[in-house]
Amino acid sequence: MSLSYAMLGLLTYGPMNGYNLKKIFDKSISHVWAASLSQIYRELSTLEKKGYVTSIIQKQEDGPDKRIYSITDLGRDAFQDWLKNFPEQLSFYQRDEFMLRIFFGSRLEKKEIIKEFEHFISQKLDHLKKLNEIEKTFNIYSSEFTVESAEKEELFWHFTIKQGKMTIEVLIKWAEECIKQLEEYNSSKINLKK
Amino acid sequence: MSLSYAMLGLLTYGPMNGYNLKKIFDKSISHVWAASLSQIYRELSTLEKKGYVTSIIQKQEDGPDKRIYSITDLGRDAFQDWLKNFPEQLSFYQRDEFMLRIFFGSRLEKKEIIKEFEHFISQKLDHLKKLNEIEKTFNIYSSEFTVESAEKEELFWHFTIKQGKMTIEVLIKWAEECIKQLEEYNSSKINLKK
DNA sequence: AGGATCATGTAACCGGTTACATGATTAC
DNA sequence: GTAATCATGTAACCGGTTACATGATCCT
Repeated sequence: MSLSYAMLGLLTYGPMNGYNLKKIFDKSISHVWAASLSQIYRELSTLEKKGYVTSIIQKQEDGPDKRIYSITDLGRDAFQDWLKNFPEQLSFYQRDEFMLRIFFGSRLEKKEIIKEFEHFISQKLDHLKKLNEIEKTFNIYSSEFTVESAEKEELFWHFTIKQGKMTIEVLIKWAEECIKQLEEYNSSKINLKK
Repeated sequence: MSLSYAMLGLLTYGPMNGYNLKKIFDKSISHVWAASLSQIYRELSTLEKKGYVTSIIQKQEDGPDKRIYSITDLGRDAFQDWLKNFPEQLSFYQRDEFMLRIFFGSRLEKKEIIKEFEHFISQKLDHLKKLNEIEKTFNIYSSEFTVESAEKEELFWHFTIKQGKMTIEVLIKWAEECIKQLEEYNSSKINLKK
């Protein structure tokens, strides 16, 4: 599944321990594929069983020992295979709690629904800020990893950020239009509440 | 969780059997919260254990018997409670296989990535068609259910469809911009492939 | 004759979430 | 002193997916 390929993909930049992998995840890929620490540790051990990664213990005088994982040739091949083979049907997950609430929005009073839309907008604005923060660190990471073609790499990273920004912006626009329509609807009707 | 509230919400329109509930799901709410038949049957029995629904067997001369579920007052209260209490943090799920592929897009040749973007666009266009089909059936359903305030109900249903359409449209626009940028990038560089 | 639709479920699996457990070092 | 960070895991749970099982009727 996709988590393993996300991890293998990051490990192509260089060997890493689980804890560090999680940090890289959060700063690069989490807006596209999120992962928790426990998930990462579990997945690393299954990847090792499959022979896609190997690990060595690195002792440290200051702080606890690290288990450093490196991607193997087999892992590299598996990653490249996944990347080459575009799925006939992209798995997309239509499960959105907020939209479900809106579907049943007529059961709430107008004031309350508008408040929900406003909450929605503020959460989307928060999300936008997070995306901007991720974007700022991109240039740092591409230099840290000393990627061969950092420029090209960054182009694609920016594509994913752009996608996030554009969808958030359109969702905010949508919510604002909904609020406007609700207000118009109310003024044209004498009584909305049943 | 949300599935149970989606089901309770639909059962407020009237008693239904599992099979029929699934059909209503697909024609109304699936773009917002999808569910499979086995999930629905499982969830119906847990809702019954909780006392949120009751069931009776309806015998039929033609075809198999039906187990008709009705929402109880307890179920109605649970649904209304869920609707009233807006979650502090909306659970949203950032896991998108396509975007993960794009994140690692530099590892593919330009031609292949552009093909992926084009596949993406065609899948989004298919999705748009499905949304339009769902929208068409809305007026049929609101009359079938003899909803008290069908007009208001439909307003919110259209909000959810609008959201789907707007996000799909912006994603297509995004993909087209990405393709354009990739082509421009190539013409400004002598050699893209490493 | 064969596929779609109606109808109800069970079981196994898989992956994401949450809680638990431990313990050192560093920064305020 | 205490909160944050570094560091590695395990276990239980929860919900979504897939496969399996059964059988009638309806339409082509």
